[in-house]
Amino acid sequence: MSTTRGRIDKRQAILEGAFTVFAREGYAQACVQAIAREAGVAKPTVYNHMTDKATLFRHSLEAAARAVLDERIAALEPLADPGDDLRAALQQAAGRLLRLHTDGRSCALRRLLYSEVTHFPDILDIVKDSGPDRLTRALADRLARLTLAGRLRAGDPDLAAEQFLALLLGPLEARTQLGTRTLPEAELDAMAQAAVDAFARAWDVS
Amino acid sequence: MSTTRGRIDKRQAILEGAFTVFAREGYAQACVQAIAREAGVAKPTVYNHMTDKATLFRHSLEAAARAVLDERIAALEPLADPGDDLRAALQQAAGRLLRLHTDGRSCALRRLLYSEVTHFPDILDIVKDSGPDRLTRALADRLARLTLAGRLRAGDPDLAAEQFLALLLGPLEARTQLGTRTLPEAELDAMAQAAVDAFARAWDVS
Amino acid sequence: MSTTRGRIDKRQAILEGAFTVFAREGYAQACVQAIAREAGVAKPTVYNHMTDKATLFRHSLEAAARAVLDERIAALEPLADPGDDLRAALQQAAGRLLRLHTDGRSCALRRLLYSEVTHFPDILDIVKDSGPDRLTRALADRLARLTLAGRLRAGDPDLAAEQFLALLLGPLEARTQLGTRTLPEAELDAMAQAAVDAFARAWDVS
Amino acid sequence: MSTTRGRIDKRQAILEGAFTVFAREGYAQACVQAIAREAGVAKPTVYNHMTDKATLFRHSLEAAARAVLDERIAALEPLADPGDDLRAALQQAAGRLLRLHTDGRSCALRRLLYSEVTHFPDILDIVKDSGPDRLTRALADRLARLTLAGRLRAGDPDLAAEQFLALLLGPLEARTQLGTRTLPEAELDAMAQAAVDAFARAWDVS
DNA sequence: GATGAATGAGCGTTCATTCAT
DNA sequence: AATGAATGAACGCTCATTCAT
Repeated sequence: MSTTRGRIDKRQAILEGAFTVFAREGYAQACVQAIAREAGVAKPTVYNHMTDKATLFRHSLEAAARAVLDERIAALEPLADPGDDLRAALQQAAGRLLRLHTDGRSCALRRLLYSEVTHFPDILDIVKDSGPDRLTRALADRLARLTLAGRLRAGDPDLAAEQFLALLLGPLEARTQLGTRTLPEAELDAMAQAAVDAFARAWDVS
Repeated sequence: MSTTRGRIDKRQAILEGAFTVFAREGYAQACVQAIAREAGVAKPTVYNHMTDKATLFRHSLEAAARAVLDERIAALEPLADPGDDLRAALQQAAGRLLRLHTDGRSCALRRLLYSEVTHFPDILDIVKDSGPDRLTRALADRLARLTLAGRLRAGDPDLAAEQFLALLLGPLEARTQLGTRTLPEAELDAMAQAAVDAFARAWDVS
Repeated sequence: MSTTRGRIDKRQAILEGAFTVFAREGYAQACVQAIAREAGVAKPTVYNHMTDKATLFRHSLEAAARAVLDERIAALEPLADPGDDLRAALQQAAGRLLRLHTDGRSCALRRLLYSEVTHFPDILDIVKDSGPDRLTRALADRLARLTLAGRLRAGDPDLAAEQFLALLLGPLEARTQLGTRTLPEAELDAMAQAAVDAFARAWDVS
Repeated sequence: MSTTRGRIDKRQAILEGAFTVFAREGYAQACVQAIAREAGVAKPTVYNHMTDKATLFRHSLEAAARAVLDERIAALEPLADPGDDLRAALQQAAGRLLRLHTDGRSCALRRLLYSEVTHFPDILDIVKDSGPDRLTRALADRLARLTLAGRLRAGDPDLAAEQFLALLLGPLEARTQLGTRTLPEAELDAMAQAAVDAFARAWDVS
């Protein structure tokens, strides 16, 4: 059993090391040597677990994306049972999402997706299956229920979700300078508030 | 004079070829050989004009960014003199911006900025000087005038501009799959409409 | 163990191949490709053992210099116990030194030292630690003892050693045309004799 | 006429620039671009005057060698009419030769000859025609006359010249560290004295 | 005759990948 | 299963040399 554990641990270490190095250097610049060093194994060991540098890249992206998504979905929790003050719940979820979105790993993931999407068209599945799309769907689900409950103006909940996220995350790109700067907490809160305000006006949140 | 023209032409050809290849391959994968071939010159000729692969990258980005920005600023023209129907003017500008934003060169530029911003921190100047920031400022200028004219709810025009662009462009990322898919015209128009609607509600456009 | 041997052998082969090629082509003209071929390995293997072309150069020089010096010191042996006929012992040592000094490897080493001393100032250590300086000191030691034994005119043994070597080796440069020509045995013997004669006169050898 | 002058001047500038750069960098490392810059002309101008980098090298060596030799021959002047004190005359010539031999241009020339003699076998002619050999012959001429005048022990004047120069210049190599260090005046004088002393003993100078 | 511009060929170095152990 | 060692293939960059002006 310890063997199996060890093997799994090593695989995990390789995937994490790979993501770390890919995030730092980019796909092409990252060298397998460095990944192996980061993971604390020898270079051929990497090849024993993954056939290719490309495969290694795909698997490490997938693992990171899964982790990131889980956190984002969890951030929507306040909307499951918003209580009387819907705006407060939106505000809370918005704050959490903003923080997750400006997190280092999240930014690195986004950067990698953008830069390699043309060389690895299949990583689009990551975006669709476990990326922003699913977040939008999950949010749309919440908003649909709230619409039915009369707390939102009637309308397409997919559109509502899309606009909520756009208002919230759209300004991030410019403010964080493509994810290279971290924002002060106060600014993050102000951004969440502004997004929720606009959303509330546009969708008659009550 | 023809000499000078020839030199300028060659420099231009190199910059364009460089952008083409960088856009297709990314910085690290792009090989100078290929850039030279694309520009129709020999490899050392590239080095006669640019000292470095890195310098070549920076200059080609800058040229592309300038071209892209000029078009975007021009797209705001309808807002200069909106006439009676402000929503129509917004709609028109929105449609143009959306089309510019989904243009191949524009997407490639955004991809390159995202992927290399960590290796070339100075390309942030491009974003600030000639990128989205300046578009937001230009739009804010227009909206400020409109606010003074009483056509918009009183409020921070910078915020209004930010939110307009967020509502308009935010959904693009998911819908174009990080810029790899082109959208049908109808969908673009619908997106513009939805963004303008939401903006109008949130800012009492009249 | 065979592994270790193999690695050591390969390192040795690389150093020897490097000296051969450097000696033939000079530092700048020598290409690592050729060195690898000469050593019977692939080019990257060279870089697995030595970080640099420069490092490779230094190490190959050092190895060659050590080998050359060992032989030269050994050539002084006849002076350790010269017996009755000191001139004969000097003559014998002189002959040996002359032959070592006109040896191909020795000439190549001298050429390389001269040509690259300005680019690699640290190779002066080779000259001082294992080159002519140490030969002079070793010879001075012998002559000091002989002086004490009254077989030489009293005087500075360092100067005596310096002059002995100068008389012996000085004429070589011109006669071998900077080390490119080999001299007939008879001429070598005559040179040794002439040097010993002059030295004997100048220092009252008995 | 000014044209012709200008052309000659330019040729001269190129040759001098070439020697300067070759001396600094060595043949292979020296790039024609740098030589042109040093000479204050454009690169193709160099090729208008010399067909080749190799030809350029040969001609620049030749010019430098001629200049160096002229000075050395002139240094023997004191021996033309030594007066009563032959040792003083020898001493004077020795001092001058030593200074010329440790001069920067002289060292550079020697370095270049050593390093490129295998690639350019024909530069040996420089050594023979205008180099040390001719100095030895010129000195032998002087010593022959002195021998006839009974101021030296009877013997082969060629050998005497060879030994005088060997005693004088042989120690230089070690002391100047292959020509990279300059020696203090006092040390130069001491070396001249030591060489003359030894020569005087060996050849019964009176 | 002098020059700015262009190029073919080559070199040092790196790296993904594979063997032998 | 894990590793040290080796390699084939590229790539960035330089340079001697040549045209066209």
